[in-house]
Amino acid sequence: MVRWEPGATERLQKAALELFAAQGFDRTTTAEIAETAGLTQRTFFRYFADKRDVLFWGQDAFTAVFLRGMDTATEGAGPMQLISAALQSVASSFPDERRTYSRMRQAVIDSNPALQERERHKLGGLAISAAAALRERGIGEPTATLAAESGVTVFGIAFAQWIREDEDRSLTDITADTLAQLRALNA
Amino acid sequence: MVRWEPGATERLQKAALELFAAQGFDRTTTAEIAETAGLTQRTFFRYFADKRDVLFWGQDAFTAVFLRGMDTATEGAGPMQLISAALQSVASSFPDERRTYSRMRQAVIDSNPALQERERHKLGGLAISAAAALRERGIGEPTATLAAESGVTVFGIAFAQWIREDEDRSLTDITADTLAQLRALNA
DNA sequence: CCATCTGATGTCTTCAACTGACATCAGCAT
DNA sequence: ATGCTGATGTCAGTTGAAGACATCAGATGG
Repeated sequence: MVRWEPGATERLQKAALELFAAQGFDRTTTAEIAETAGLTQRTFFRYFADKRDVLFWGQDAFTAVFLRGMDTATEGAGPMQLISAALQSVASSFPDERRTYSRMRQAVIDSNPALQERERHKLGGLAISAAAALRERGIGEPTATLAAESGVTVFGIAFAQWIREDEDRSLTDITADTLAQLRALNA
Repeated sequence: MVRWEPGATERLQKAALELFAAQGFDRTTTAEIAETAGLTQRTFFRYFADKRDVLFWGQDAFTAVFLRGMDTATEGAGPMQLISAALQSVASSFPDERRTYSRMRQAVIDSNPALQERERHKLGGLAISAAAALRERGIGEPTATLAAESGVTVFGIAFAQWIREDEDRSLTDITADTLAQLRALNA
């Protein structure tokens, strides 16, 4: 007999997403989320730094996949080739099964400026990590940051396209296309 | 004899920046800022949507300068030429006299994650406006967003370089350099 | 010269996000 | 048994933010 139900984090995330989707982010209190998950507000704040954070958990894993992707690039690859490898790695971690969930989550984010702000912040942090990884591979500034930020921008655009209702290509394909468009833009 | 001292907005901004610099963002309350400016907390929130906003006021003017800069591009210019024109316009609106103030302000922002988040958000909003302006000029997606985000990234990098203590080139020069590096990156 | 209106501000109140200090208690190790 | 540990609860407090309403110097119009 267990004292507490396991998986508190997941229960809180699930409750939060459902409540946000049903009644909006602003009209949902942290106490309400916790109660729905069978916990108290104090526990909510032990798992998440703030109310928005419950929607952005797992950022570390995301960053790790991105950085690990750089290792798959060929020896002596240039900055954009490294970024390209990283993007393919991330894209393949979003299989089509995840699309429905991603759409629901994004709909919540799109409906609230504070959440959009946090999303930008999250992607910005990824760009900073990616730039550091490029520097470790001998790429100087400002090239490292330019490449990293470009990569993150490409991901953002491709992801937005991927979750469009009328879109059914894989994220991998869309990302490759978007990257090609970026190259064409600067030609 | 006036009932209220004029320039409430400026007084609040000045008080806020000084207090943030002296004792940190978190350890400064909105009531304290208002009191320093000879006003009340309620008035603070009439001028600024939230506590962070007091450091980011004037965003509209900034965006306007950027967008107006696109008009200076030559007829039939491509997306990156339009962005280049916009960047030159913005860069020239930061003369060297503004450097000291910009450094002080940026030091405050750099010392607090919540402020960095707001700064990203501000630049993200600029990118959205710029992409819309490009679309109005007949540029399609995803090219418009790619170009707009790239432009904003270049500005961010150039600005960060401009306020380095050991830097004395003009923002205009640094921006042109950074833009050239971006072009080289995708060649 | 008086009446009224207006807009910037103050006062009061309430709510919700967040935080620190301390209590609880099932299960594990010794 | 005894004690430790770690996830959770309880309680109290600070602060950001917003609504409702009051105030009053000066402009406006008669």
